[in-house]
Amino acid sequence: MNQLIQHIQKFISIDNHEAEIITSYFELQNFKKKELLLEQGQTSNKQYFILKGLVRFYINNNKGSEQTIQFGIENWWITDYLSFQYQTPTHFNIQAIENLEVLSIDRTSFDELLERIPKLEKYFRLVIQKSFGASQVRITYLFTMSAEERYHHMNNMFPEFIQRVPQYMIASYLDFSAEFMSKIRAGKV
Amino acid sequence: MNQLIQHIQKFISIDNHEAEIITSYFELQNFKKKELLLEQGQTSNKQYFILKGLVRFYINNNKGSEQTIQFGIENWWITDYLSFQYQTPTHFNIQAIENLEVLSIDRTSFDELLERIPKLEKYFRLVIQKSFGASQVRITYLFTMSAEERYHHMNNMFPEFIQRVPQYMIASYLDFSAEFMSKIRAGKV
DNA sequence: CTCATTTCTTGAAGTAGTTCAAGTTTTTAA
DNA sequence: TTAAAAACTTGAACTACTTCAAGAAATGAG
Repeated sequence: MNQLIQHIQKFISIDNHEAEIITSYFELQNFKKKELLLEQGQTSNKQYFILKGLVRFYINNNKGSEQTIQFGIENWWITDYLSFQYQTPTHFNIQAIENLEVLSIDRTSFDELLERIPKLEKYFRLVIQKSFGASQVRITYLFTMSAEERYHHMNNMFPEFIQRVPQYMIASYLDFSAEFMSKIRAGKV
Repeated sequence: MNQLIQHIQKFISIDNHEAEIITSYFELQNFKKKELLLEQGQTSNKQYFILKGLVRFYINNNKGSEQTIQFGIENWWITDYLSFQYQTPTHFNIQAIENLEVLSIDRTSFDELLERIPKLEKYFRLVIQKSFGASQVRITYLFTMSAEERYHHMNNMFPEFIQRVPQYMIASYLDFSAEFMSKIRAGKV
């Protein structure tokens, strides 16, 4: 739980009393590898802060395969913000890739917490701002690099991460097929 | 200027006094068609609220052509949030596609304004959250639809918008070539 | 109105990726 | 410790797009 407080402290400063209040709003939850935190069609009622483990945020395309839109790792927030905010059904799935430990907060508690400690608004603004920036950069990579370049780039930037995730999920995150990734790795392209 | 206040009121409520304070922090700026609001290599010192007109947010790829990452229209905020927040050089360009009227605020004033009217934190959180959600949906479209489907989808969703923007910019936003777009339109594909 | 510039179109040739199918390797669970 | 399931690899055939080059149409500035 301390982990969340520490993360918040990176963006804004809070005192012990506030930290306690914040803490009281969250619930510790565990998910087994492959369990779903959110499933297509549901309305997202929770926002998650990842303490330990790894998730993928993906969509089922029309052809029965799955495209990874995003990954989430330790100290990241994850939810479908549109579904969470506007309480509309989501198109996405969120799944644990490793056994997972998260802090969760539901929509009502979240609103309540923000009213009680308004300076958290800044924290969440900054967090989401960063995610949005990352998303724009990601689009840039998709637009300006070849499949091979995207693979090498990711490999250089996040070598440890690549180890933790099945290749076919990385491939779908980088928007090419698992087979093609295999060929890139083998230098057959 | 009223336009910004109205937009804010859609997300949070503010009184007349607050509205006046907010207003006092912004400057009305005009840009001619094709002028740059932000150029690759600069550090983004401003955040813009579009009153009238249209901008594109794009990057020069290595081959000397330009890829549109995003468009901005009336009542949208636009800036490179990462560059603006962390005061690092941007990789992007922002250019007026039509003669443009914006409200601008620089980084220092922005921080000051948020300290003076903290509830704006919520407003900006919600605005960015929406942008981030839109960005995720966009990635979904890029991943799951063919070029032709992306074109028709955009055409159905934003018919008026398509009229206002040169086709080659739409093409680059949808991640295919201008020539291919021409063929889609002609039904030659 | 008119010339210059920008935008759009067309077809032909090329290519970066996909798809399929089958086999191999690795991981998981009882 | 073994069988089943999941993940990875390979090559061959295919295709959705790109690139190039040139011309036509539309728009803009004086």
